[in-house]
Parts: sequence; C-alpha cells; structure tokens
Amino acid sequence: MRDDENTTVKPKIPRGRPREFNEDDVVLRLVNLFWDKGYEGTSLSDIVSATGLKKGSLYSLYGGKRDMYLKSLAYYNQQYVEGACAALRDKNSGAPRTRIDNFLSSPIKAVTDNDDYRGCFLCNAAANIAKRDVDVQQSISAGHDNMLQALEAVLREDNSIVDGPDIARRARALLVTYTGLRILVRANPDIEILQDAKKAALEF
Amino acid sequence: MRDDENTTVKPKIPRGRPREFNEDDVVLRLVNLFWDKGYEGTSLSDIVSATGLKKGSLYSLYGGKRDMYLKSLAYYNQQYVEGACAALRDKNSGAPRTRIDNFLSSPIKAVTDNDDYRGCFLCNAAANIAKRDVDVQQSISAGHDNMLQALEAVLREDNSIVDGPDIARRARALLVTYTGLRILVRANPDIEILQDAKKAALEF
DNA sequence: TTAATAGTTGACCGATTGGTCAACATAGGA
DNA sequence: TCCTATGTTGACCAATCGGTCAACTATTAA
Repeated sequence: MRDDENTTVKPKIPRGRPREFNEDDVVLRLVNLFWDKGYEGTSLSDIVSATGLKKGSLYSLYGGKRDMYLKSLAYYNQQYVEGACAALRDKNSGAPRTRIDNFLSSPIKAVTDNDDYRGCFLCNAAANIAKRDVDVQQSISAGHDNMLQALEAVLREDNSIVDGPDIARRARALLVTYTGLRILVRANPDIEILQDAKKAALEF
Repeated sequence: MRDDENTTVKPKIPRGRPREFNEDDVVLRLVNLFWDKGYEGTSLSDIVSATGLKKGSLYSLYGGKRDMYLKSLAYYNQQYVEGACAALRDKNSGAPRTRIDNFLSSPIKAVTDNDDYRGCFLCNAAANIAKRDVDVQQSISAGHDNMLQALEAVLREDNSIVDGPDIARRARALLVTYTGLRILVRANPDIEILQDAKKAALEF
C-alpha cells in the first residue's frame, strides 16, 4: 500500500539509456515502406534510411526483417482497417448505403485525392507471401474478419435486405469487390473502370 | 525467283549449334515460378534449377531477369487469359449466365480441384511491381482489356441486360470481382467466403 | 560513486544477388 | 576442310542481402 502512494497511475519506470526515437513513428515508416514495395522488395538498407535507425537498433527492437513486416501488418490492421470499420459502423456518418458507398469509394479516392496507388497493404501481402507464412496469413484473415463483421453490421441496418444468410453473402461480396478495386488500382490507371465497377457493385 | 523455288514455305534455316531445349517448356517454367513467388521472390538460381538452363543460356535468350518476367506475363496472357476469354465467348459451352458463372468459379475451382492457391499471375504482378514498371503495367492492362471485351461480349448475349452503358459497367464489376477472388484465394483458406461472394456477384 | 540496465553505433560476417565472359561445342554453308 | 554462326558451360564479378557483435554512451537505482 505504501509503495502505491507515489505511483498511483504507475506512469513509467524507464531504465538504461532512453530511446532517441518514437516507436510509433518508426513503425509507421515501416508500414509505408512494406505497403509500397512489398516484403522482398524492401531491403534492410531501405529500412535503415527510411527510419534513420541503424541495423543494431532495429534488430534489438524487432528481431528481424520478418518481425518488422509482421509488426507493420498488425499496425495497419489496428489503424487503417480499424478506421475503415469504425466508419462503416458509425451511424452518424450517413445512411447505411452511403457508408457502404464510402467504403468502396475509398480505394478510388486514395488515387484521385492523394495520388496514392498503393492499394491495400493486406491485399498486397496476400499476393506477396501469404501462402508461405502462416503469421502473415493470420494477420490478413484478422483484418478481413474485422471488415466482414463491420459490413454485416451496416448491412443489417439497411431495411431493403432481409436479415439472414443474405447479409453474410452480401458482406462477402463487398469485401471481394473492395479487394479487387484495391488491386486494380495498382495496375490500371483507368479510374473510370473502377468507378463503374463500384457503381455496379452497389446495385443490390 | 530461282532462290524461292526450293524454299516455298521458307520452313527454317537454323544456323550454328541447335538448342538443346524447347523454348515453350522454359517459358512455362518461368511462368510457374514467377506466378507463385513473384518477381523479387524468385531468384536467378531458382530459375536455373527450375529450367535446367545455365545463366549464360538464359541471359543470351532473354537479356535479364526482368525480360524473363515480361516474357512470362506475355505468355500468361497468351495462354491462360486468352483461354478464359475464349471460354467466355464460346456459345457452345452453355448459356451466357453459365459461362459467367464458370468464369467466376475458376478461381475457386483452381483451389478445390487442383490445390492451386497461386491466384492470378496478373493480379499478383499488379500487387508486386506494377507501379514501378511501365511494361509490366501494360501487360496487365492488355490482359484486363481482353477479359473486359470477352465479358462484354457474353453479357450482350444475355437478354436480361439492356444493351448500352450497363454492359460495360457490368463487365467491369465482374472483372473486379474476379480479381478480388483471385487475390483472396492466396490468403484466405475459407473457400465458403469465396463461394458466397461469387453467388452474390451473379445476382444481377 | 558505482553498478546495473538499456540504447546507439560502425565495423564486420558469410551468403546470395543479378549479371558477365572467355573457352569450348555443335551445327550449316563455302 | 575451314569459316561463320549459334549454343553451352563454369568460373568469375562487384554489389547487396539479412544479420551479428563488441565497444561505447546515457540513464536510473543503490
């Protein structure tokens, strides 16, 4: 009891030399690197120059390149995927159909608004090395599950769809469309194709 | 005129030492390698051991790794994509809707029938390096254009769809769904999700 | 002060990367 | 039988790959 008096919130007890960097900044840079160039396409020296950290620091922090990749996927799930899911679920951000439209528009808007052709990190990971790495596979599945549940939630709000197996099916179809859009963005500069496909995907 | 007498069809005039391999066999092995492991994920020694050729032969044949990749994409377009498009167009292989169903089923059947989780070579290429290589991008676009045209052709056969902009839009949506299925196959072992999504995508 | 702990750094590692090349082999044409 | 043209081979290349480590620095606890 006496000990707890001073450390009510147990704020922090750092020992040894303090870090000279912010770990969130670092992992964000990792995400952006792997997202853009993939696992094999990103080299350690890419990482060193992008983060400013030396190999030693990186390795004592993560263990290895693969762990950096895994951390990046987790961070992406936590930040980006979770953000998209929250928007889907947010009843204050429009009618159900509007939110679904926004969801399918985001892959396109990334290009038109921000010149961001990177697509979806999870989709790229799937195309990259998913089959050869169970942990990568699990991270992707986790993200997809999250999205599927958010999609089902918003679909259930829509009166025009009968509750039941249709909901799950529709959600799955939307995820597939989302994935397709995110991939095509990386290869096809023709935005009209994507907008058309989105429009058709919303006709249900 | 005299010279042409003997060489009516100009069959072949091979000079120098003849090749000890079949070029089609080689490129097929290249396709299978790059398809599975991607560009950066495939090393020259992978290629050497898969083809049986030595580096010297490979380089005098193709010029470099990137050219091998480009050749593989072209071969994939010529063989696999063209095959799928022909099946879509073939009026003897079922009603329009049936053919579209087959088209969307092929990504799933590859898994269930042949344990083939590689997805689509073009989609993987898009996720891999498309943005950094114009030639790769063009090869992907060419394949997609081919598919889109075949899809439009078969959709035009279907009486339930009014000819006009709807055709193109529907075709584009189908291509996006196809792409999404092919990508998800690589990451998600849950076939039921894909079958469900396919079913929903056919409800138009 | 002095340990103990943790972070930073640059030199270093063997292995592998994509790629080159000279020597040699095998064919057709003169 | 040469000559030319092409194919095959293995040795070789610099550069880069992911990864390790000992020396050094900065901090807190005793």
